[in-house]
Amino acid sequence: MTTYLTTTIPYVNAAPHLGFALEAVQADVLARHARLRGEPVRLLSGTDDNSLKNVLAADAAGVDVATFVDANADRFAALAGPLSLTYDDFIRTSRDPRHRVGVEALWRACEASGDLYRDTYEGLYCVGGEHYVTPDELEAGGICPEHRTPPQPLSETNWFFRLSRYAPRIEAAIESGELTVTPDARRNEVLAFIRAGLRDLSISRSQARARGWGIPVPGDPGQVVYVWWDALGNYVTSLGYGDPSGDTTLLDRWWNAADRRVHLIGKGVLRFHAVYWPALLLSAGLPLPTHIRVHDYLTVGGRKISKSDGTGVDPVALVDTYGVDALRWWLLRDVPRVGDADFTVERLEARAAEDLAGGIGNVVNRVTTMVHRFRDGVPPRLAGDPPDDAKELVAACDRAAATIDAALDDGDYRAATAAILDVVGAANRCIEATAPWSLAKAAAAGDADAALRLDALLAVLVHACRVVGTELAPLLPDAAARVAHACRADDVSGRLPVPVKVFDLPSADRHSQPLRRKVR
RNA sequence: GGCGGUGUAGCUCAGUUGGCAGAGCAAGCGGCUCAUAAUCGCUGUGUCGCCGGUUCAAGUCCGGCCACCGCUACCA
Repeated sequence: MTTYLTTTIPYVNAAPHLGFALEAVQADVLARHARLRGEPVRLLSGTDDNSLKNVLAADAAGVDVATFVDANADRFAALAGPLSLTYDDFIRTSRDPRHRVGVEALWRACEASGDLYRDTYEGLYCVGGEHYVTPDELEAGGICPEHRTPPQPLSETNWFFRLSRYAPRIEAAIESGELTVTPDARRNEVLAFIRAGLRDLSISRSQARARGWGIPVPGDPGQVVYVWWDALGNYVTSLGYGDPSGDTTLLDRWWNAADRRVHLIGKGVLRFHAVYWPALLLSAGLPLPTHIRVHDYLTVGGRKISKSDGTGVDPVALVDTYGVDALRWWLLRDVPRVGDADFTVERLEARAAEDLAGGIGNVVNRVTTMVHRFRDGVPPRLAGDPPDDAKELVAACDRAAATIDAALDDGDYRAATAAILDVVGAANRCIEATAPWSLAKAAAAGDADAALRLDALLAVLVHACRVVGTELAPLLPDAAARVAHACRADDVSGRLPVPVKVFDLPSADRHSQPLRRKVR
């Protein structure tokens, strides 16, 4: 099962905020999970450099556009470090030499299909959203409801794309599941949009309106390619679509012949990905994406994230304070499949304290400590069947991988985290039920049966910790590595490392109250 | 206005094909001592938004309504 996986490419008018971190982490989890299972996967991210919003932000900052865009794009790319993201590729639409030639090739392909024509459009244009709006879409005061800015009247001769021509094929693809849009609510939303009738799309802007920033239209240098048309192309230009050398190796493997072409997107850009992009691909003669997975938005303390009014949260700062594991865990554990999720540091702290320190970390520590105290650090091997009172734990271990496979296949990150906690809970209950310390005393007093039983239990418990270390890896790669290390016997001595805390909560030391409890 | 989603314990949420209402956290009590003042057990709470219908049985199906959210359209 070959999978091509992409994040959206955010525009870079400001530093990255927590909302993009959500998408990036989800994508990374899927990519790491595929790699863990031995399946070929390629994860792409990047930046949308050519947005007019970038130009305006650069103006506001009094900085040259290219310099401004470079600086912010670097910050998005650099998110990979603190968030432990494993991009296989990262494309920037202004700088990357692959992109411009690819977009030009896409343009010519659509032109060759007879789908491009010139026309004059008059209307209101929202700079914030890079799209035309109709007067009735506006809120009181005449501002765009999503982007909080007044649109500008505009009359311009542009290039148009025959979007209407592809409506039936796109609708059919979504209905049949050839193109799966999830969750269902989003699928319905797209279908309703298509059935309402699609108008042809303006896909160029005058150089003046674009402020000279962007990719010129092939054969018409007075026009710049519409930024969405440009941006969507990144999913194939990064694979070398339109490469002058004619090398289609990457494109064939990861797009044309891939089993799954998966886009992760936020709810605000659904129509671009589920309608415009498929239409572009059909016109250019390329296969459609197979999956579009839509996540909702994060709010912070009950307020919509906005870079401009200061409610954005810096994911790098959160990692600095709480560590990458705590942040990834919150994003995966506390964000529901459907509906916006509200972020607060209190919830992040609570989850880290309960699930990570008190759950995963504690159980690994207690098991490895027992191995050291009762068996000199050498984990026993399991001879024969596990004890009856360890059956629940063994079962939890056995089903963990399949549960996580199904959960991630369904985009249900919470269910994946729950599978990990199932193993942890079963291990804790097994320990309570069997009281290995009592067995150790009996064994020390000469009870041979107790010694054998202790061996068997410790073997199962260490196995459970190893399962946690393995299955946690896609979710929390850093923590999983520490868990795996704690459970790995030294080649020479056969002993586990001396137990150390798997999770050290830095914030615990900074508060007068013990951190370990809970959302108030 | 149309389409869709959400509305379940104080909080965050699960509830696939209808079968005696669930988890975690919070609160109370108890146990254990291997562990990061961790962990395990027990305990209570809910008009499952409202009204009506189908059914032996509905959170789960049907009809209507209310609230919030999303997409979309503004007609006679």
